Amino acid sequence: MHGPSHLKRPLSTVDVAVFAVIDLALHVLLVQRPQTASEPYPGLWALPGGYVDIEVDATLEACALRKLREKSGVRSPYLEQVGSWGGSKRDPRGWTLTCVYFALMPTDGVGLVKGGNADDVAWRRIQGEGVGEKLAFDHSALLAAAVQRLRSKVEYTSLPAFLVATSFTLSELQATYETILGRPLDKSAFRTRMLAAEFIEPTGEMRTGSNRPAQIYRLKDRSPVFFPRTFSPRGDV
Amino acid sequence: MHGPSHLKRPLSTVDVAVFAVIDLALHVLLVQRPQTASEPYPGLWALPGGYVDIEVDATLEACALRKLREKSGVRSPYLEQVGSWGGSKRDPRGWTLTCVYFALMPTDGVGLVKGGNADDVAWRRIQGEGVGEKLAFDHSALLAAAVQRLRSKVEYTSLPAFLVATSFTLSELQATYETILGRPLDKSAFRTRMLAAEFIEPTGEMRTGSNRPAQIYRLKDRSPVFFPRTFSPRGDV
DNA sequence: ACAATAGTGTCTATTAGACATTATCGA
DNA sequence: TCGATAATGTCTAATAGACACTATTGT
Repeated sequence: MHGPSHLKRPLSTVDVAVFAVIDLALHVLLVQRPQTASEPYPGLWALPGGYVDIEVDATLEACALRKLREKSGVRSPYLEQVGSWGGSKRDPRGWTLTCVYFALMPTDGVGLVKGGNADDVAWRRIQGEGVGEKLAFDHSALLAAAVQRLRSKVEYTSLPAFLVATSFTLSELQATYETILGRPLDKSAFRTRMLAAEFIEPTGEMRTGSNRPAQIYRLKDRSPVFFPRTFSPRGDV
Repeated sequence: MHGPSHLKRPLSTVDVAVFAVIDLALHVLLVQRPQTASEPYPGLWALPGGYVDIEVDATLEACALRKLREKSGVRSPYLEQVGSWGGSKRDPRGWTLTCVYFALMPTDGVGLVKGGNADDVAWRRIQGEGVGEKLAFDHSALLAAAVQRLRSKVEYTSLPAFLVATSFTLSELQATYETILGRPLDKSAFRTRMLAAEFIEPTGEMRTGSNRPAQIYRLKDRSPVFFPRTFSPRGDV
């Protein structure tokens, strides 16, 4: 095999789908492409991301974290690689290779997003597997893949625990599951499963209101837990 | 954001972990690096792979299929992206970005591997998460990730159906599951689960021997099936 | 007292695993 | 008839879902 010197290298980028639950609905963070006509897809919305900078980024994940920091000022959310897409037709400027990550932001961190008021960064509500609007490049497909991955993992992992506030009640956690899955879950079975998985612990604090106070929980670990079964209504199996 | 013209592009490669079950043991296809001292890791074994050629490869997956074809002559096995690794420390020649795929070869296709007798291509038995030997670059880590992905998916998918021969009995399929999982499974529960998933169909042929003949099955689809639960001995849940 | 939500208990259909039993071939 | 493996049947423990019920707050 020859060395690579005679090969043209593809452009390498990293894109991140940042998810958050806002007003009981799943949202994704988008950025607007510059209106400059010389840039591809002027004015269209896209996933935040950009070129890998080999002088700056020690690893791919470090690059994803940098993109995330530059666009959202987020510290250390849950980050997971979704996959990579490469081809000649993805970008008018040539053959590109894109690594897609998704990130989960706790609800109480949404307000911290840098430029959240700027008109080129916005939270958009997820409808189906997209945002109901064509995105730049093939970002509609990338976003759909990220949404699919998230939805499917919510069936059998504790991922939604990274989308609620950093401390939360079981009812709030259940509402987050229901928001993403788009169907109601049985309270009793839900609580049994969550507590059996032992990934949360009571803080001792209670959430008060005009009803019985609820125990407030926090995450035990930074890594998600896998349940032995998926959620499923009785007739489904 | 500026254009990428001022950025040096990382080298982009694709590596493939080709798995096959040979003599009731999981094996992976490796290639030996040239002995040339000017090449990195001379003489060490590595996953088959190489640079993305943007003149030749329409997409990333097409590139993986090309690498597979060049090294093993395989037609259309099961192919799945494992993930991507990028960083400055992976290759002495600089910052590289590697997309890793794994492929599953049916047992009766193992003999078709090109250069299977050549001394620079070999099937190596998987021990633990590797081959019991240091590989070139960070390929030990990439292989470990591929093995982990395979093992974990075998718990709840029909992937082993792509590792048996293209037609097979339920006992042969069960033996393949047991080989990869490294533990015995109950015959009755296994058969119930396989038939309920409806991804195989009887050919009508029977496998004869000095015992009761066994129904021979074939795959219905090219895509794997997901089971609603993992295999688990009773006390595990 | 009442509304509202938190949290628990009970019942049952389903099912996976353990294991026994029957079936069908060659020798 | 026997050995070997295929294929199926039976029993049981575990559990998820459905749903009712109790608990505890504010108003």
